[in-house]
Amino acid sequence: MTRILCVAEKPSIAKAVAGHLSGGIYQTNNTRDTYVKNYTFDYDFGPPWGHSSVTMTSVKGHLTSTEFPEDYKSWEYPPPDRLFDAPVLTVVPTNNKTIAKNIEDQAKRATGLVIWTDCDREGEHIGSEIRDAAKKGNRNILVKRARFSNIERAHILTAARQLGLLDEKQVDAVSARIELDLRIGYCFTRFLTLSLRPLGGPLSNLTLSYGSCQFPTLGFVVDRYFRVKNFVPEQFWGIKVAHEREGIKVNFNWARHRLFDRMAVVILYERCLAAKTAKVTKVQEKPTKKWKPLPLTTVELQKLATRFLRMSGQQAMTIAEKLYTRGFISYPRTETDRFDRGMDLRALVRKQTPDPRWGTFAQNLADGAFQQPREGRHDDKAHPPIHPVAYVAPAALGDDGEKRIYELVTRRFLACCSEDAQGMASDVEIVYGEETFAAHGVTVLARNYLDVYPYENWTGTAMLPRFMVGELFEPAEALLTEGKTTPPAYLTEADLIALMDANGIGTDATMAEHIEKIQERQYVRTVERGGNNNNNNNGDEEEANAPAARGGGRGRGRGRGGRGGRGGRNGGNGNGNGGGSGVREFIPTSLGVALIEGFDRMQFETSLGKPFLRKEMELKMKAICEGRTTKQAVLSESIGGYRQVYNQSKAALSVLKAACRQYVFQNAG
DNA sequence: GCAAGGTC
Repeated sequence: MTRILCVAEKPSIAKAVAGHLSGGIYQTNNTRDTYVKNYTFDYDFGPPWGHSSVTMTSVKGHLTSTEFPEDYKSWEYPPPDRLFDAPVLTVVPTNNKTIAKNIEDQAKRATGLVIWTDCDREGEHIGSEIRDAAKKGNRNILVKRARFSNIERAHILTAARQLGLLDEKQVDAVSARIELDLRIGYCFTRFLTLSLRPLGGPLSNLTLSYGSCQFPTLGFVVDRYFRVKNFVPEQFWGIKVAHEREGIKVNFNWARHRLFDRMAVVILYERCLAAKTAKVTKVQEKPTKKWKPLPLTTVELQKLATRFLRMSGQQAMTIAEKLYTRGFISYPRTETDRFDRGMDLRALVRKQTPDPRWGTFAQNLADGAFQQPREGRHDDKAHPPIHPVAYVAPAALGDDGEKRIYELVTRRFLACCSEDAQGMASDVEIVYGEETFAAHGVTVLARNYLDVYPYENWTGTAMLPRFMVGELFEPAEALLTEGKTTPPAYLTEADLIALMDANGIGTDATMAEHIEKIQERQYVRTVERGGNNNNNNNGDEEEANAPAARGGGRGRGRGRGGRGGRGGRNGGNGNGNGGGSGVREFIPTSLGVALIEGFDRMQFETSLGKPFLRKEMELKMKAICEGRTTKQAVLSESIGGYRQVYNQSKAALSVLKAACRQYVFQNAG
């Protein structure tokens, strides 16, 4: 019988695929690695291999790592920029040796190798690492690639019958990224550390690292810091009209919102008063709804956890991974916000019926209220949205964090399978003088998903009393108001994650690590929001303070409906985080400011603190994948560019040093 | 002592 070796990206996938291909009948053998197992069974791949004896095993992510040779290990010599053209070695690190050996040994007895890594670029590269390990054992092994985007049985069986080849272009794109990150990261880290250490003080024993993700992340924090610091409040004026009827006080909002010219507002206001009566021009009542949330991605999980559960993104991920390995929730690293049509979501809902907190809600869904979740536009083709896969009673979960993450995942899932909240909106528009004003009210008719999802609410609204089109009335109150714009708030972790996401900095699996890294490097620190009264902006929003952000950021007053991504502090009632905000905000240290400012002042057309370099790398990888350029071209072009930046930095080092003196040693004269 | 990306 033909022998075939199958290798997946992680142990859980090997087990799942073995289960499907074998129909559940396989042998399990331990390897010398604690987590990696070999599963053996028979399977008919169809021609050319036909009925085969299969061994299914896995790696644990990347099998190899890239490093510089021994004679480049010293920081003293050769100088950092030699790392731009030093050789790089691809080696199997010690902890992966037994895994590589397992593949090599298994390959010796096999005719074919089938690679079952995730269907993304990194997965393709991991596939190439597996291939190389297998070829070490058997030069002639035939290499095939299975492409699958979820681990549903039918989908896996189809994939096994439609084997393709590794996409060498994707492999090249990733190896270009690996090499560039290594060269540039090591080179600039040594350069920064060695050149700023002589300034002494706190710099004499810190590691000043540069990385293509950590620096842009720091850049976001510094950017917001300066927006707050340099904020100049502006006075504005407005007109507020209110009227009472049927015992309800109705506030009419000025269509112009506000103006920054006092005289203009005074004139318009006086025309209102001169008119005496206001005329109702529009009355509308129509059904409205608040949409249920999208299926849960990693980025959203982290944003929610940092907002409502008082934990960092990193903590949330560690806990989610634990819940995943214990079999309670699905794979927690996913960009996908749509469920595959084939998934039996009702069955997953039914598993939640025993719970005292949301069991009744789940039962109601199971009894017929179930609705197919909304479908977002993201699909990483590797993993479904995060969802509970088994029911766990709270007592079976270890610490408080595990309980709350499991609860979050489950409530979100049930909310997705529920119905949008329904309400009735009423709108009344009046003309007063020559100005238009509008009142808006909503009555919530059916809370639906909100009953199981305390992280969102639909409040602050009420039904309006009856008005008739054409009727005239004298407003009970007409005031000229004044106020001033308030500075933006410092970034929360949720804001930072949203910015990284929008700018392509890091991946779902690594964003939280980069945020940790810039704290560990003492580039930024966090403080509890509300520590001082500075940023207490009640009501008055300022314009344009959310660079490239989407969804997150601070609430813009009137935003209703739409996505469930309300802003920071005032969205969090009704769940465990009690009274105090508990939300931490990110503030750069003087060192962090000095580094970003220093690079900006050295005036490169390509400042290392800006996010577009990472974006550029992303575009180049895409170009390699699409055959518009090659790995070699990208490498030489990028290395050339960074070499220039290096030379400029070296020439303008005094500018960077001056920034450090200014910020880090500001008190030392 | 240095990166970012996988995964446990």
